[in-house]
Amino acid sequence: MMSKKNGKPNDVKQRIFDEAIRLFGENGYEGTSIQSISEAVGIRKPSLLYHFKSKKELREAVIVRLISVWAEELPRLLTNARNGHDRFSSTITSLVEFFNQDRNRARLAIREMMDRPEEIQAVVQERLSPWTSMLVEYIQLGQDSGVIKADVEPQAYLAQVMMMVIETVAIGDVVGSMLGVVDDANDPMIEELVRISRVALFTKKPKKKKP
Amino acid sequence: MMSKKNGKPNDVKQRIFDEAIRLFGENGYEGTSIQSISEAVGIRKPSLLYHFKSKKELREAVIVRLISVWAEELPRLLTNARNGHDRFSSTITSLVEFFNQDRNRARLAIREMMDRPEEIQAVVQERLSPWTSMLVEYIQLGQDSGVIKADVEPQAYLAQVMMMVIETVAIGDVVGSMLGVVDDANDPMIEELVRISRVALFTKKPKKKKP
DNA sequence: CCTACCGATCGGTAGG
DNA sequence: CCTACCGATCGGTAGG
Repeated sequence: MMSKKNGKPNDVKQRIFDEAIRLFGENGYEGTSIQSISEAVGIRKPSLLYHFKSKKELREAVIVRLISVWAEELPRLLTNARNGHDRFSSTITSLVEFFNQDRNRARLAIREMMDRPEEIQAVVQERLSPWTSMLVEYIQLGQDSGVIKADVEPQAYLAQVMMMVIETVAIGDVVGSMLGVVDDANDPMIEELVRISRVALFTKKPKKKKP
Repeated sequence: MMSKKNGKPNDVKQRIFDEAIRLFGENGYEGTSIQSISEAVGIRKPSLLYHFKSKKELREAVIVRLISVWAEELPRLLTNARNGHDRFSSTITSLVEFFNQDRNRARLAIREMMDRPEEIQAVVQERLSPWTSMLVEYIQLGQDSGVIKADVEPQAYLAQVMMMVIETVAIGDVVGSMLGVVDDANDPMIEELVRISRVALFTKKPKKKKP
């Protein structure tokens, strides 16, 4: 059953994943040939097709892998969030920084949501729904206790913030410089994202650390 | 100099534009063959290549056309905005509805911002900069007079709102239903977008019409 | 994991 | 605006 003989396990398969996420994110699925992925890995095309029977199968495996990485990282980020104002901005910042580690994750997510909405919806709901429903409940509890605005629509709020985060990483610099943001590692975009998200959620302003 | 003999002018060229925007938006540039655009128009491939020397030239013309349509529509929408709270939400709603007329406009814009950032930046700055700088000044004036929050970063704020609008039209239903928004013509997403944008901008809440 | 090879489709041209 | 045609590249298979 050990599909590999011995020694290095599925090292090649992992490298195919990495390069596929990168290239699909940069150039899109249709804009990326399995030939180019193979070259990036350093193998021939038929060798790639031994690991993934078809380009379509690679695409689906890449989506699952992409969402799985989030599913592993999200809990760590979110446990910091259950503490009201102060940790809120740091959590959103961490979320942005997580995507910023590899911009192509965000780009690929956007592309797949446009091109294969049902597939990515299914994977997200399967692997991320515990965390999203936890966040919804967190907001509802905050509304009951009065720290979160009563007119927040929890699901729609989270969806809008999520889109802002992904979008800021994927095309924030482009939209930003269209509107004259100084960019330079688009910090102003992230700061404004945090400010908008916070003021739209909480009833009071957080205490400022240093003016 | 009249490039067409007589009778019907560039009716075919316009139809090529329309189908190209639609198909590029739906399937992306790499995912759309000029063959498929020709078929949608009802002509043969070489006939399309008479109007646009290459697929790349068609792409560039489509971008210019896309931004030009916004440049024509934006003034009408924005003249309603110079009136404070009440017209603010109706303006954002109109903006969303404008994109909603043809969802592929938003999708194409996102794709091109990912794939050809410099090109779309140049076209936007050339044709839209009067309106964007007007909006920036409008926010700054509001900050001086105290109706707009002092800690708003005008350019970054506009960039975030613009991204939310485009994103809500392009993939709002997908992200929304991931998080359990009831969707059904994703009205809740638009309402939350308006609420977030408003509360993040103004110092006071608008008067409510009907509770 | 490779070489060799396949039919289909791609963007584009010749020439009318 | 069309027919006819081109080389290049695509995803994928045979067979080892």
